Amino acid sequence: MSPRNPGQRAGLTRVRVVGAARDLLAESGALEALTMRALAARLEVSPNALYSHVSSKDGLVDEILDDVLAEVAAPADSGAPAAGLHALMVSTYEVLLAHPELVPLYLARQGARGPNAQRLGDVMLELLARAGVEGERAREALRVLIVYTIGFAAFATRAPVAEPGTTGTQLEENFHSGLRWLLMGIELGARGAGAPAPA
Amino acid sequence: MSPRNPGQRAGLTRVRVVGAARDLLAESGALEALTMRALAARLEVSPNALYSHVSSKDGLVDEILDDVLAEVAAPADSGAPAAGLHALMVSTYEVLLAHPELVPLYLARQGARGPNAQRLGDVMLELLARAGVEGERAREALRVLIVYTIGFAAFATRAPVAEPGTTGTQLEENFHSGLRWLLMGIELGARGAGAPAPA
DNA sequence: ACCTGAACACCGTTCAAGT
DNA sequence: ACCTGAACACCGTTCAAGT
Repeated sequence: MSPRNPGQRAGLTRVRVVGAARDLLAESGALEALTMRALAARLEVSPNALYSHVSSKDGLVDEILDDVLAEVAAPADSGAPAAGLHALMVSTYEVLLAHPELVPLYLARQGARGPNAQRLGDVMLELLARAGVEGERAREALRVLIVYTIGFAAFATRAPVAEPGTTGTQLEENFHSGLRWLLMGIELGARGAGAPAPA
Repeated sequence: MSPRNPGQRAGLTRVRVVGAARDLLAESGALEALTMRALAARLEVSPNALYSHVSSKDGLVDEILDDVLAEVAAPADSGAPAAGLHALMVSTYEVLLAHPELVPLYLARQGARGPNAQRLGDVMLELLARAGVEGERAREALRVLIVYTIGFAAFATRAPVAEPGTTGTQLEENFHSGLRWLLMGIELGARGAGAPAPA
């Protein structure tokens, strides 16, 4: 029945397990498809063998989510900070769109919290500081930009049948203009006295 | 063992089932707590009895999510449209915060799609039209505002231990200022020539 | 029409045992 | 240390049967 007897090894490693999990998600496109048992079947091991390399399913998913953020391109240090922030969020948005099957997981976990997520946050804070936004207002702007980007990626990766008139490029224009609106407001807030007046 | 024999009725109705499901979510605060079997136990029926009143678990959740949106207060027709939009999004935000256990479900399903959600969308489009934003740009603004509001509610309802320095009122200020930034950009875009220039 | 009993086809995870 | 076999404690849902 089984290709191995108890005691024989299957050559599993942590990276092989995580990689197979990513493949499983990418091929099926549905997060329900990522089950420990399906992952074990793909690797031709018994389900409990995975727990020798991964602490739990949640730990596995956390690692996948943070890994993907390594693909986000940090902007050059030279340009204008607002342009850098715009480029950074666009790159994040594009990375999320390139992994549409992961977006619901980012939503459910509300972002990643690993080393790559930390690094991106630091870059954003540097850019904000150069734009004159620091302290509490910088942390505000950081959250607003992250929430906006993940939220928009969620909309963009939703089954397009929901709103038939909306194409992908329209949504991308949409993302850009909303982002410009936000950055304009953030910069105006930095130049003026605190936040803009209520409407 | 069971309080009833086959053929005896338990007095279940659709509204009783949906109400018990909402209670279960509100009391536990965790979406994993909403299982058909736990719901059946709370109602003192066998799990499959629920399927006489509800098509599936997904259908049940959809109904809960749209029901909650009935609590959102539509602004008075008299005031300025930007103020009306601001008030409408704040009311939505507050309703979401009042039901923190539902926010992950709105995220997972990316909003509701029932009659109440439809009604709110129509109100927003009317306000945008009065602000001079129509057609494709109005649909853009609608999506941006919805995404921003649900996304922010997700951040606000996250376990506060994640960022220890952030209090609830700080986050609310945060939501307001980001919303002002957005509305300012939307209005400027309506007055000027299309979207603001890229950063 | 509304409910129960029993079952089907799944989950994540743990425990003991083998090398 | 790494794997299997077996099991535990769950899921959502369906099917047949009872009144």
